[in-house]
Amino acid sequence: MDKRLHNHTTALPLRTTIQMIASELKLTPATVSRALNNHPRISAETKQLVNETAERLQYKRNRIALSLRTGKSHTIGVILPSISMNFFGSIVHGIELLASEYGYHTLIYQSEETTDLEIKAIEAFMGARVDGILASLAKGTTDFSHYVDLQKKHIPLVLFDRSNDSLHIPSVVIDDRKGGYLATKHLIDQGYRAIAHLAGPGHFQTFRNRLEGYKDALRESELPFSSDYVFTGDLSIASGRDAADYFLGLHQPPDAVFAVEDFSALGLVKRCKERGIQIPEEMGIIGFANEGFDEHITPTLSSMDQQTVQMGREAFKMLLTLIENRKADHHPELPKIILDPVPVFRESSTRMKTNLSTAPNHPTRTKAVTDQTNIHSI
Amino acid sequence: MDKRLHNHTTALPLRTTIQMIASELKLTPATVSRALNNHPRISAETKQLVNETAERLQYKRNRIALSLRTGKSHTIGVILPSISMNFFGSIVHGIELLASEYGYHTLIYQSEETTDLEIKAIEAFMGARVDGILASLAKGTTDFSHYVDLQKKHIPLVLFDRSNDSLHIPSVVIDDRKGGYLATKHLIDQGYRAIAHLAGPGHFQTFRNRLEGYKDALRESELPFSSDYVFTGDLSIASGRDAADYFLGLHQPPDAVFAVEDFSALGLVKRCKERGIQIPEEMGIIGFANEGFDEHITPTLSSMDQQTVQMGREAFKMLLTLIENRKADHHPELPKIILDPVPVFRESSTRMKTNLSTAPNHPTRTKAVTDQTNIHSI
DNA sequence: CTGAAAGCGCTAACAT
DNA sequence: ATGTTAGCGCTTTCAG
Repeated sequence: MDKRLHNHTTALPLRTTIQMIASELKLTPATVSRALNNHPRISAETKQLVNETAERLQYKRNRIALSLRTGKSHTIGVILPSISMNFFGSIVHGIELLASEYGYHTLIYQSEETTDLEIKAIEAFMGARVDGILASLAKGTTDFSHYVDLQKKHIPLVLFDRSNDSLHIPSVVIDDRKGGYLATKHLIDQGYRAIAHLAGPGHFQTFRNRLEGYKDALRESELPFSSDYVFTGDLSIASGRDAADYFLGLHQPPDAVFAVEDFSALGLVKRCKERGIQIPEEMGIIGFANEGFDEHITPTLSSMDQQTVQMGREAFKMLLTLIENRKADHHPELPKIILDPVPVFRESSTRMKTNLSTAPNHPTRTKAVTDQTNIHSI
Repeated sequence: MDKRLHNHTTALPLRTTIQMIASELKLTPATVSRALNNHPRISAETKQLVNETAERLQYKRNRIALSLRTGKSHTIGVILPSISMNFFGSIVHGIELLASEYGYHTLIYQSEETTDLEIKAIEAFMGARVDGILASLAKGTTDFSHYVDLQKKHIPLVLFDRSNDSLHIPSVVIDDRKGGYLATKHLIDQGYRAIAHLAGPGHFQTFRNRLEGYKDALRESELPFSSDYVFTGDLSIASGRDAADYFLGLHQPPDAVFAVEDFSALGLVKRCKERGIQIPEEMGIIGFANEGFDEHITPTLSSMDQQTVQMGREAFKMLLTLIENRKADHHPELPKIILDPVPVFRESSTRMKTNLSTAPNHPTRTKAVTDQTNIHSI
């Protein structure tokens, strides 16, 4: 009562509470609360009055008190390998778009591809009493017990992009097998016949599925599959370089490579250029992810767009459903959404001029096709 | 008392509270709290006991209750234009590194370069009762009243990278003038004599300073300054293309351009290549920011590294100081940290072979030099 | 239609 | 060294 009665008319250092606006209007906090929440049994004039003074006093509902009272933090936690991978940054964007629309806050932690930081993130989220968690597995993670523990505690959890079917955790992924198939099929259509695959770590469903898609396409076109044509990398530029050296050192080097993601593909491109191999003439290359640099390098890199923004949206939607149905824990079926990848063919894989865009100077990223993607629930 | 007495030994759906571990040990919540916080006047054995059962019951301190009680949310808000700009992603990383070390959570909002979303972010932060805010100005922002309001309310606020001196808000920036000077000086050293500048929006101190640095270097070498050689863009690839067309259309086209940041520079590079201009032979180009794509395009793009991770760290440190000294509001002086940018010379500006790296195949990003940067407080 | 009272989980005086 | 009490700001029975 003694400290700050002098209103300098500019300074307003006390954050205004429901109490304040109640006493200002000679009402009860309860009434003010109800008015603010548009409770049916509150007179229109009271609501009017309350809202006006709330506005005037710049009242902002204290989410902390709200959370303590209701037991819902209206905050979700997001774990992703690295925010500086354009791909994940874009998914985050999709998540946040919907989240803020639904009044949710988003806590983001980067695992930097390590299990250790995943665990730290989860602990932070538990302390923050997040209502649910979205996660994309770190590539260093092989022991998933920290995620299984979340399931046991009935914390809503949805995996996106990098998932693992054996975990039986709800997930939003793209159809990697189809993506692998489409990418490989494209190379075949472009006249390549000795097509290799630069694969990713085998403990990811994601990368195994892309490999399967690759095989599907070969089989369909009756091209032989050879394990010599599969090099397993670790999703880095360096391993792309290594793969290039390996493939070019073979007795019968391939004339095209489908790389499991764009950084590997970039390594391939760089090493091929260094060794004087012409792309796409002597070597066709296609990646996966549609990273930001794809359209800026020379030659521009073909890739498979993973519908990142939509993936983020779908992941949040699924999580929200889990959060809302938490009490009714009758697991009806394992929710799983599979998005279709969208091919983005650029120079690195296009040696048939007829297929080139008519305006090669301005290769635009495929973004508008979002609505065409199929969503099938399993 | 009726709902969940059946422990399925696996499921543990009730989040354990201080109360629970108190009754388990026949102690008071207060004592448990003290023990957990390592209060001096608590017996060692009690602490031991409490910590053990806390561990066993997987107790996690409820930050929400803590925040309500103490009035400190231990959360900061971060506003940045776009998380998918590698540059900002990297700063966020620096912020989070220190923040999590100090037990702070980080709420991130993207302004997408609009004032509107900046305001939304601030409102969200006020609701979340963040202890302080870090922000980098959106390029669309010319009215800064929402930030000034924060100052009036004594909400700790630190601007990073994109600041504005006239606002008198604490900030962490790099020495843009020096950066502009070094970039231009480098072009001069490489033998370029007709050096143009692709500038950024004039309402940013940041970009005006880079322009000043450009002028400094010209003056030092007694090269004439001409406003014809300054093209003002909007930090986009498109404006880089426009600039290229403008410069090449001049009576006496420049033989080099210092671009205010890398996306503009990329546009320049692309358009020059399309028009058959040889880089770096006929046209030297250097950008600013050291974006991720710089070392992947052809030719690789010279740039000025902005010490992003360190900038993030410094910004958080400064904010923390403000938060801790909030009550003692004797503004001693306006805190301001100016980091030195680090030149990263690559192919796009290097036409004197002697200056080329000895291992051009593996151009590494300059990262280890962090410790050499000067920090001077004003 | 509004008021009174309790309580979410925690900490910090103020006891003892 | 530990217990008692009160309260952070809000919502929500239960009463009028």
